[in-house]
Amino acid sequence: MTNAHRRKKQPELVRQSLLQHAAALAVEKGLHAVTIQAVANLAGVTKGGVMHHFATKRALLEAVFLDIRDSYNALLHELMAEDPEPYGAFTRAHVRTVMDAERDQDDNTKSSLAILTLGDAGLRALWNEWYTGKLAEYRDTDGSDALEIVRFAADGIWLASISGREMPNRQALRERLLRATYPPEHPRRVE
Amino acid sequence: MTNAHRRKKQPELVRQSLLQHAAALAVEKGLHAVTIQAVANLAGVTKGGVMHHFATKRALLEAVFLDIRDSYNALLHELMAEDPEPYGAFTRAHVRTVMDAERDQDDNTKSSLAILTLGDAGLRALWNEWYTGKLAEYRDTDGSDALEIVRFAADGIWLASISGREMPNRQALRERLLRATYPPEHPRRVE
DNA sequence: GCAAACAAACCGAACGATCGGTATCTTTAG
DNA sequence: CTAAAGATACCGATCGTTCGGTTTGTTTGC
Repeated sequence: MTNAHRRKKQPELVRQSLLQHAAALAVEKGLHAVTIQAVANLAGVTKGGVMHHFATKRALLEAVFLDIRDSYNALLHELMAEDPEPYGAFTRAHVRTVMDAERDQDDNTKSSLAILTLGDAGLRALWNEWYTGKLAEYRDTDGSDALEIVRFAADGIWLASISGREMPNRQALRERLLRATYPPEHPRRVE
Repeated sequence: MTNAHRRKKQPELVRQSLLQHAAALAVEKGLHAVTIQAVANLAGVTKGGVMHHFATKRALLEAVFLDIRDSYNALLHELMAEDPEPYGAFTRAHVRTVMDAERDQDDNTKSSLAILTLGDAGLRALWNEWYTGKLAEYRDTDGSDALEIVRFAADGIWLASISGREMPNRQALRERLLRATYPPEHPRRVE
């Protein structure tokens, strides 16, 4: 069936391919569809090949999760670095990462993160741990209740998007949320 | 193993027990743990007994979903009926159903609804259909972007609660959200 | 510089467990 | 007596995991 014997060995490429296809499967067909066999088929590898890279299925899922989490983290820092206003910068970056789909072609990242965390209790705990840490880090600039509500609203929109709900006023909501992240006494114009 | 033969037959009670335990299982151990055998064990019945009430597993899940959806709907209407202010009444009721845990002892209802809809694409579609209908029904009083954001924020809080995130300022967030559901020119005091 | 020795990457078959579903039988209620 | 309620046994499919073997790549000894 597969003939990876003939091709040049590129273990790192195979590994990335496994992660990517596992994430895509989770988004498109649900977490239950993420079977080792299915991932192996998509990556052009056999089941044994998958088990070589990831000793267990949980290890595969965790790797997918960590990969996505790190890329999300990087994007967050990038957006915060471009932001001249300290107040609410973390919340603004959060809103943007959630609501800007054109940033990368694969908006799978955000979706699969939700699918994974909501479907697996262990990953859920990992995510909460990370997010709590992030929040503590930016408590000084993003610790207010108002900003927390903005982040929660972004999460809600995120959830609705994943669920397939239509949102014709998405752009308006985005601008409204971003505007709410600036200090009331110094309102900004949101691009 | 089970001896339901000996006990008085109460099929309706068994049915309710099956629905309840299925929902509880989904919340506590995830959707993958909701197996017919597991539900049967919790309800003190065998697999055959479950299959008598629900011809298929999907039928069981759908029944759980519909049951929860209807009770949620009833609670929503009850709250709206008590509300003298028409503007934002739907959004207020939504916020209250999401954030008041003491209303019923089983806050499983809301959680399992999320677990089910997020884990099953079919139920997801059912939920969106219902919610879109609800929203259209109250478009006149709850159609603004501001109110939609409030509802999304409530959903985000809901999601965070399910994920096990701690929220010491939950009460403050609740009051803030409720206050935001009243027309700006007629602010109210929120109990 | 070249082949032996070793390690990494991957295959492919098989296993044990579990799950949804079916068929059949027994018990209870009316 | 009859039909609903439930038990019991079993089937086929699938899934995660294991494992021995094969291919490819790298290092080492001479």
